[in-house]
Amino acid sequence: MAGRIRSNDPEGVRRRILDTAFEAFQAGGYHATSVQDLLRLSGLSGGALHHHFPTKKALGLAVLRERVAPAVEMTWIAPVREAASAREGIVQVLAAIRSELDRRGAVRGCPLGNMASELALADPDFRTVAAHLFAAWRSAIAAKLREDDAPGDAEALASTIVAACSGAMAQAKAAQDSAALAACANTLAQLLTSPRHDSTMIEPVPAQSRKGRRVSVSSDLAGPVQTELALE
Amino acid sequence: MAGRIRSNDPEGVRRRILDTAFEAFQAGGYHATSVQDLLRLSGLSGGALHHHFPTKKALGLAVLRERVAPAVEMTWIAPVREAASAREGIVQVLAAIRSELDRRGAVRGCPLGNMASELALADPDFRTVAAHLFAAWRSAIAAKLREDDAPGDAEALASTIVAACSGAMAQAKAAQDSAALAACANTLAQLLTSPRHDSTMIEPVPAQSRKGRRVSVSSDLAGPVQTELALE
DNA sequence: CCTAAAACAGGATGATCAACCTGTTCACGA
DNA sequence: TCGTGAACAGGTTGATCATCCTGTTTTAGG
Repeated sequence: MAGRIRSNDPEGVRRRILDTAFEAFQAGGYHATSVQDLLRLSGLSGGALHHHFPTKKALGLAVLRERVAPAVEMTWIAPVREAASAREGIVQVLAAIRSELDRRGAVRGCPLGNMASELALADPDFRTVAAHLFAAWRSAIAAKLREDDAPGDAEALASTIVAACSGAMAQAKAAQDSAALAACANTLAQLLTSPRHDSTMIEPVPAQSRKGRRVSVSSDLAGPVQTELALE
Repeated sequence: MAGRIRSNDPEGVRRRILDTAFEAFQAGGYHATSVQDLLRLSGLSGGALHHHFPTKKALGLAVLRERVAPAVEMTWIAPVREAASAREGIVQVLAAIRSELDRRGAVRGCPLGNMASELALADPDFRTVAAHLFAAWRSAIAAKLREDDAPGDAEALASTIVAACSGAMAQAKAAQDSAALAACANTLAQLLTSPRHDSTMIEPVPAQSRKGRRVSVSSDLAGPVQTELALE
């Protein structure tokens, strides 16, 4: 009567669920993804999912805590902490994200921004976790700004930098074009160029021509926009 | 067998549907709001809704075009256009939004950002409309920046400003605190204070207290507002 | 006044949803 | 080796979903 091979690998199964859910939530959103979608995509059974995560909400919170949070840590916090300056770190991270997006061919937005936007008002638990993740992101940049002896309020500046980056990703997602990220990187680099410490002005835009300009992005809208996830 | 009073007011019914849907989509999101929720909230019948909007997607697109677009026009484009400068306009709009949020007691985020984030990847039609709305918002600020003879690339700067404002609203939504908006306003004001053209420094960090700045956006809202944006 | 079309009302429908439940298989300690 | 509980498999459940259908009222045109 054995219908399916049982690996009996709790950690592996749990990891597969979280990976599949993180991917699907980014691609189509939390509410647009059904648990049956996750079963289909992961190849697991309903019992397995229900064993590890009794409710969809528990799964969503786990995705936030165990996938989105590490993504923020790995993409933003660690690189900024280890960069020479806040300016350097931010520019490098944005460049990395941009190349990653161009390589992928589709822009899916900021993982934290996507889930926070959809779920913050829906449930206080989601909202609290999202608020903490935003705060951690902000704090990492603020700490680096203080380390740089940047003028002004580090917290307020960090808050605006986080806002600009997540907002740029939202714009890039809507336009399916990474130009907004390039603009954000250039503007922030200019903003963070302290005149008294560093006299090197960054160029406004690398390949600029006033009228009909187009930020140089290797692959524009040509690539396949849709992922393999069929979520109409 | 007349069960319900029929007003037979097509425009009014259509308006009520759109208003209810706009409100519900902001409060809970598109997918989290069922059509039965809308019927309950509006007090209308399923037949009425189906007559005006055959599908939920059609309703969602209409909300974007006929409610979100005018909101962007009224909240951002017109005030910025009529302000003394881009800097003045942006600071005033952010102050107006902040006082509106504080008065309301809850932060629901950027109407465009919310719907765009949830629906951009779900459907190309939604994505296209959202992209156009972002572009219109961006263009209005860029035009004002050029009018001010601001240094640098006006389009890139406008893109970052839009990103910062929508991102600040997303953060404020997650934190249920308008501090991110205040930080955004101060940082942008400083960014837009050109040292070579204008030596007035913005006050360092009055995050919660503001001086006697006018919040006269409401008078702008009352004026003649073009409700149709160029959509495709 | 008559007719046709628009503008609704009020369910009906099949699909899909999240949650759960019973049964089976495994790991592991005694 | 036996027992116990974790780790699944696979199907079921009642609710809810978006959509559509039939019937009735109203408006508009001739």
